[in-house]
Amino acid sequence: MEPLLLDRLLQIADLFQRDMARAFEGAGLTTARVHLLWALQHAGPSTQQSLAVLCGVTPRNITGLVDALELSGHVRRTPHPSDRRAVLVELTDAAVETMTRMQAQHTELNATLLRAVAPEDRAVVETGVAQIAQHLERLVAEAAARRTT
Amino acid sequence: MEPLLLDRLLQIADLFQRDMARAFEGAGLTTARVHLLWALQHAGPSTQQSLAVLCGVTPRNITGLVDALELSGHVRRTPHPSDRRAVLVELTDAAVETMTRMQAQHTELNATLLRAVAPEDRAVVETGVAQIAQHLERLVAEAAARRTT
DNA sequence: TATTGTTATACTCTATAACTATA
DNA sequence: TATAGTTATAGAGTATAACAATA
Repeated sequence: MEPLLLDRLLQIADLFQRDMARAFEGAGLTTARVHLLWALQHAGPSTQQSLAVLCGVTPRNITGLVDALELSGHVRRTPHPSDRRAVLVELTDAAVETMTRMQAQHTELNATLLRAVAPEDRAVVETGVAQIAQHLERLVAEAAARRTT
Repeated sequence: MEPLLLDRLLQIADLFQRDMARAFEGAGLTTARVHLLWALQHAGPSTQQSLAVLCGVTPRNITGLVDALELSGHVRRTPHPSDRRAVLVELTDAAVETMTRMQAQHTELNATLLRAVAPEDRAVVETGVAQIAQHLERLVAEAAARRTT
């Protein structure tokens, strides 16, 4: 019996995640921490509140992640220029370099995976997966709205 | 800038996972526990050693998951008929029913998601994603072999 | 009064290492 | 000697609730 499309999608994410965890162990990085660094790279210096929204976790959780990333030299806490309650978290120079390299590897892996598909089918697969993602996003949002009601 | 295919794949898995966690909270179930129930449903009564392999975690971890699932009434520990060191873990009747329902919902979600893609493109997307999964599986296996060397 | 971040506490998943009972 | 499962211990991610400083 062929695995379902959905199972294949989950399998890909699981493989990616485990491999990434292997690659980063030793550098003191974990999935959650890399996720935060990723958000920082795209959003620029941010308050912990906004990082909590971007990462989809509680502010308390961000405190712990930033603590760890500060210790390992990946981020820096600086005073917020206009709000003395808040801090701005930003990447260190070393982390900027790490993230740039990581982004390149990510793009390269994307290309490598796409090469597993026949050239004439690639656009269809890319579009199809994007449509599935958007559809699922809508379904989850609707389910959340129903729960609130 | 369009998100990469790889990012879409990861987004789908993340959405699915978060939604599943929401659905199961309250029933005392979590992702890891459902994963174990899933493995049990497909493999039938199993030793904790084999569950450890199926779930990709350490045997010690299985002890904890089975403890929790026994408390919540989802699984039962029974003596192994021929090896007095081992136990057989099996689903309770209630859990069999739960898993059957879950499997149906899973299949239904798969169909729903596929409906987001134009009918003439569905086969291409299914095949393409399967090819990508298999390719990634190969890449990860090679990376693991290289690490062992 | 509301918001930002932190301290306090707790639960889950995960791992390694040492130990017991059996093979 | 090797295997199945457990106890002991530890670290990481996650959450809620209460609290301080600031807006």
